[in-house]
Amino acid sequence: MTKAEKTRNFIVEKTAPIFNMKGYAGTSLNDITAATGLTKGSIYGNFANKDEVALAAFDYNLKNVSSTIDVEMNRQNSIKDKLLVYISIYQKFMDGSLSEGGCPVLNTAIDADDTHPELRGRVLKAVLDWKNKISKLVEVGIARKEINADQHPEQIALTIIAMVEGGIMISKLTSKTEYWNLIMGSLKKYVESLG
Amino acid sequence: MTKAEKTRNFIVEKTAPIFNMKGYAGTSLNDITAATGLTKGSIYGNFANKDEVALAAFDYNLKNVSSTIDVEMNRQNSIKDKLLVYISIYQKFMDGSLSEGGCPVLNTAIDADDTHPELRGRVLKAVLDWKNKISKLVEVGIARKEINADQHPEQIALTIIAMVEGGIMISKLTSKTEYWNLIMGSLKKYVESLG
DNA sequence: GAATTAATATACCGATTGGTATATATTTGC
DNA sequence: GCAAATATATACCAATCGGTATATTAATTC
Repeated sequence: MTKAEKTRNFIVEKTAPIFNMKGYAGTSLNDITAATGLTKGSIYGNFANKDEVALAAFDYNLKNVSSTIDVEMNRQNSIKDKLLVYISIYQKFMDGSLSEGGCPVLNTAIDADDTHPELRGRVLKAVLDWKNKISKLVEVGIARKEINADQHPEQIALTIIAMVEGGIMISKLTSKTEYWNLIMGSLKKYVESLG
Repeated sequence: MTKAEKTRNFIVEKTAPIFNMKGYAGTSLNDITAATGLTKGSIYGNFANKDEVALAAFDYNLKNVSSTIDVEMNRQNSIKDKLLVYISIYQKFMDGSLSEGGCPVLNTAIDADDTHPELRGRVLKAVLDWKNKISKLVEVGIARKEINADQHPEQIALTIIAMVEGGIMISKLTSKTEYWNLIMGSLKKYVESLG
């Protein structure tokens, strides 16, 4: 890994939480230089513009979250348990093992939706990938007879994502872990009702 | 209504969709003057600063949505039907009868969460009010024996809000009405399972 | 309709925005 | 260890940011 690649990674690591918290418009180049200790010249030596930093920061935040989920999912055997790993992510958003500012998918979706087509494209792909991943998991569950055959995989996927993201919004805003637990209680019941 | 009050309302009406789409940091005073056709002097003659416009815009957007919901709820007789009126709001976000840019509660929660304490305070109150409203509705449902007595009103309220807001995020991002319908299908099943 | 008050426009402010050309360090390959 | 190439810092740019003092216009009140 060359020096520039290291610096590039360093910039992304340091700015990713800022973009996640403040959003694209809310994050200034001054924020970026302050967080990294580097100068503008150095930032623009490694990135063409602010957009490139924001896109790289989103990719970094997304990978962080999804790889954490993957690890947890691989620990589970039953499909239902795999579908319930999201319950444990809230704690990880709090203890700092995941990027500050909550779920980057939710944050970026709301932030870029009507303002930043390129960023919107990335988060759109992230949501569709997420949906497809859960759908296939459900299909495996049906094949294994863990889930009833009359269930609609895509519907289940979308419902889980909605509950998780909605739950993150509510519990982050209110700072109430209890609210997260209640919503995840409903999710658990829902998943258990699948077969 | 004095001239200034009219102008104030006019500014709020014209800027509310912009704040809802672009967020606080993403909306500039230039956006405000462009949308209203007024000058900076006129804006600042009616508002102390940008914050005041943003707060008034949120209040306006919130009232718009919640009064629309209220109207629809009053048309329903059973508690379960009242809990299901949210299903019809997506269409209203699309046809322009509600402020552009999606749900102001969700948008402002994500936008102001880590950046704007005052705005965050308003949307926090909005979510708690919403939760309490649904909770009380569920309590009435239990009293009327429309909903089972072993149900947890607060949990039901939070679950409904999470599904609605998560559903809005997904369907707005993907521009897929079908996704909304699938998620709301799950919500319907959930509400019907309550008793 | 004139005088007073209220509302809007003009012209400006310093600070900050994203971005760049160029100079200076620092790596890297030989 | 010396050159060439790469990477970072400095100093600057025009444009825009949120905000204000003052002038002008429009609405009230008598």
